[in-house]
Amino acid sequence: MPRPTGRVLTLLELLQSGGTRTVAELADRLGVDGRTVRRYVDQLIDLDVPVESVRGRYGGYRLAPGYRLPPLMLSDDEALAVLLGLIAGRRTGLTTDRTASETASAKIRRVLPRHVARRLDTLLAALAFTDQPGEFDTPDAGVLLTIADAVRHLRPVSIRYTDREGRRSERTLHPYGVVAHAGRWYVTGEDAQLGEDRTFRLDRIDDARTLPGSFAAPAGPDPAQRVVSGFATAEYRHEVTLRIHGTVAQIRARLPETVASLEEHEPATERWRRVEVRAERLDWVPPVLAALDRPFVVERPDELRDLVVAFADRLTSSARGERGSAGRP
Amino acid sequence: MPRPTGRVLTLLELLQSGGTRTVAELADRLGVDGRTVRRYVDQLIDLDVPVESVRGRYGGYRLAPGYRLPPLMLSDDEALAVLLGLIAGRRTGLTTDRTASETASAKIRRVLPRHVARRLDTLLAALAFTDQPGEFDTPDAGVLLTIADAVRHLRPVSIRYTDREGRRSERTLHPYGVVAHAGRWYVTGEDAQLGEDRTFRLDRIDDARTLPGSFAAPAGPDPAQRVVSGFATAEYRHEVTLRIHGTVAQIRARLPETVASLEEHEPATERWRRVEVRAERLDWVPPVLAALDRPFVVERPDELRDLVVAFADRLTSSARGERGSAGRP
DNA sequence: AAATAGTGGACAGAATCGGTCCGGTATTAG
DNA sequence: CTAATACCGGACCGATTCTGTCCACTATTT
Repeated sequence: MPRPTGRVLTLLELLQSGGTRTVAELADRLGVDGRTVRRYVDQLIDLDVPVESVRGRYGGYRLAPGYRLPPLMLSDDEALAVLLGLIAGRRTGLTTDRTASETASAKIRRVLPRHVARRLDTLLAALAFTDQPGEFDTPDAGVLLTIADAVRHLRPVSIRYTDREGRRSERTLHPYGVVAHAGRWYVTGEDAQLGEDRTFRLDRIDDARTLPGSFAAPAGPDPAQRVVSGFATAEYRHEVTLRIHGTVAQIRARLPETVASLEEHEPATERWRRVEVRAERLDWVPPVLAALDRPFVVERPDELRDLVVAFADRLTSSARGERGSAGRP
Repeated sequence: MPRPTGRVLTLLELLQSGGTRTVAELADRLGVDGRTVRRYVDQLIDLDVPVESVRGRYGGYRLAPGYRLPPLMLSDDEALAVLLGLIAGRRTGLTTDRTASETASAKIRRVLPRHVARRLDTLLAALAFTDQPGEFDTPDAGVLLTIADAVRHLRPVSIRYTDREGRRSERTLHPYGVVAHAGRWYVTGEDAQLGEDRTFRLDRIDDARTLPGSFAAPAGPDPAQRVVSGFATAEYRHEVTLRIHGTVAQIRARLPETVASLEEHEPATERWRRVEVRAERLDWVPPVLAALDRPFVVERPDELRDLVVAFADRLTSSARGERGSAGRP
């Protein structure tokens, strides 16, 4: 029998896992009097948890949309579904805010009970995305969370950093933003000691902790993006240019932001759009194009045209039951 | 200046959003003494929140994996990413437990602040999944959550049900399981008054509430599945039989449980597997098969072979730049 | 009209809370 | 090896909060 704090939290959990519940039932489950349950409800409301009451017969308490999100109590299975979903979202490009997806993932992963973590690992191992483009290494959860939090609340952080030559240093940073680029995560911001903008690779940061106080929001349009734009002229083996007929959503479903850039004018109408893809390898492109199931034109490279034709031939052979030529190269 | 409950929750939030934090910092943020912070930490530990301490210089408190999942405090953006992820997971078939995915989604949706809900709706509307197979209607959040919770904890529920003829009735049910089938959600269980197994459509249940007490777990292998197997001989237009070479995960990535049944022996090895798909239409099958990028054989129907060949021809034409024949039918 | 359910004030004893003080232990830098 | 940094947790005690009880009131549904 926990303290009041615990009981209030248990009440929240009960409300979250069901529809409408009567005071009597809640009181029974919590082992307190009905009057106390009502007092707990008042407390939850004070905490901005949107508890709604329904009076009269078939009445009770239930949760409703509110002003801010209350703490969520998920079961193991639900947490697993959420993590898999976040991965799926990143892979399909449905996710619009990569950082939010990563931080959410990190928050859950960090407290995931071991037996659930094991299930997750098994599933992921079995997946073995050998043929998916643009899978990113996830950075250290603690560092990412601390810095993402600092960015949001404009708080300075102290980081321990190891540079390319293996030199360790401790710096105070005013972080502007966190960006994923080419499979790596970076934080950009002002080095408070040097007084100039710098970019650090997250995987080179051993430890990060927020410092008291806060800094002024940087002026100008999205400095994080500005700093990272230095990467824009990256070195990829293949530069693919396509024209695809469809809506932005249709195209993004298979070619997420991390791999393709796309004209996004009139996103909801079907029209021809120029799509540019940078890739180390081309072999994953034909199946993705096929899955799109939209009319397309390969502008370059010619090599890709041949790959698509070869891929289509394999499909035809399979369909005709010519098993000998059905295997992959 | 909230009550202790609120402060404990704030502490949890602080721990969840960052790496290691010292007592001093936490005390400062919470506006209480350091000793009190330590007492709060004790409380969190009592609540099964796995707070870990690191002693010595650079020490502090942080979260660690524990035995059960603590309440999660997500930001708006993170909640949005999670919901989109859950949808993506369902669409791609990465999700293994559909019910968990739905209940997680319902839990979040129900408390989602309106301004976030609006963002979500906008995104979803823009998506307009015209060409995806097997999109399910989501049932009423309250009813689904209540019943899923009752299934897990073996609690009887009282439901208000409207049957096919529009007759309303109130029943006491011992729910065995929740199943999604052919675009609808069902709960199966024993009707406590009648003493026999019944299946109810979730969308026909107006209200559900858990009753005190609990019932004995039903004997025998997965009664939910057994009852639903009555649906097995459903009336679909096309029965597709394929053989696909690959691991279960590879195949499930494009052919989720909701559309295909699959031999799951030796799931992690690449081998030929029989895959059965039931569908109203066949036109979505070729792109899905192509996206799989695995060797396959179409056993039946012959019509599908022709469709795949036609699809491959379209691909080839596109690749060769013959725009005239590149359009969809 | 009856039954079901939430609302909220008042009261008093019990329990909790939170600040202060303090001697202890673990870890790391130098 | 030592100093500095942090966590650890017992003891004490006044102030505050919590909880159960009792009760009259309102809203809904059948």
